[in-house]
Amino acid sequence: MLSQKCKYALQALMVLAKENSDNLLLVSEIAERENLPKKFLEAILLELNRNGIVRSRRGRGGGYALAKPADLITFGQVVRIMDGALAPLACVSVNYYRRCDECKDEQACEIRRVMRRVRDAIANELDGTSLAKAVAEGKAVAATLAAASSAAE
Amino acid sequence: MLSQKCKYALQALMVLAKENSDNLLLVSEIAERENLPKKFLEAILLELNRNGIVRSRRGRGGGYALAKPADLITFGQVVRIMDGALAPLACVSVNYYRRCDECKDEQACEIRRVMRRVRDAIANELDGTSLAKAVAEGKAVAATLAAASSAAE
DNA sequence: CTATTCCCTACGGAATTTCTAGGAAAAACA
DNA sequence: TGTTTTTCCTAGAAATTCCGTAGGGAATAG
Repeated sequence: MLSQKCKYALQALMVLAKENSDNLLLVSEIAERENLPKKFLEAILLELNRNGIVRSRRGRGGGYALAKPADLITFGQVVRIMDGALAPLACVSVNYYRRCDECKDEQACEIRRVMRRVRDAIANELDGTSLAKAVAEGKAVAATLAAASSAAE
Repeated sequence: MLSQKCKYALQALMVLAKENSDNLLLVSEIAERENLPKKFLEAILLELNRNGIVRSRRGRGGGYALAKPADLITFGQVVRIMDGALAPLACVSVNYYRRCDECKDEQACEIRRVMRRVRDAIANELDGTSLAKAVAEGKAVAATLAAASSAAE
């Protein structure tokens, strides 16, 4: 399960991804649009800033925008920054590998083999989906829904 | 990430799956073999018992065994019992669905669509893998490793 | 009737998660 | 210059969850 923090991060990023990239949005604006706790969101955006996902400017006229094009930011990157490993067990994580304390022979562990496949499946989806792709999908679905409802009239 | 509890459960079940199914194993035996905290494992097996995954007998000659054939127990079942939802977000869970508090329009949520695919990928792996399958895979790998090392001599 | 083994409840400590408070630093503007 | 706006930063409060352990009850075998 993703943390709230991670979910909020993704929500905020989707808002920014839909915006013109040189238009800065205020934390309070994003928080209001998405119904998120403002102070918490502030901390989240700060962390995303430190990790090069968003950029910011202070003072009047300041705010946040994506630090790079929306098709270069994947869900996988964001989840890893916020929550750490994608893998269901640390011992099958690629980026956050850690040995199991009680495991005697890692290579012989059947659970590990299964979870490795799960990790790959997760990583495949999350690393294969950029913010831009998610936005595009959303638009496509909205369009077909609109077409279906107008056809029904 | 799976909890320790869930991992321990899977470890214990793999031990039982490799055993003759009418041979009961003691909690302490399983704990020792797998290096698990005994009291905690006791609680875990109890829970698996209540959920029909293992069966038990008390007193001298007692212990635990699988409650059904190892090919009818999937990783998905076990994880759901121990940790709840497989899904990365409750709002895309099939068995533990829960609405997001702050979400305005679930159908329009792009994050949800992405996470739905992730959930399906996870469920596909975990529900598609039984204890029996994991045991078989383990044997197959061990065999090819043994063949490779003997060929190298 | 004694030893063994699982069953059950309760709880304690640690870690994590989810926020919030309060103010410093930068930037814009008057 | 100084006032306002906005992000940056640290600290920590409150709640929850996680990881076990203690201690004894109930069934079973011999």
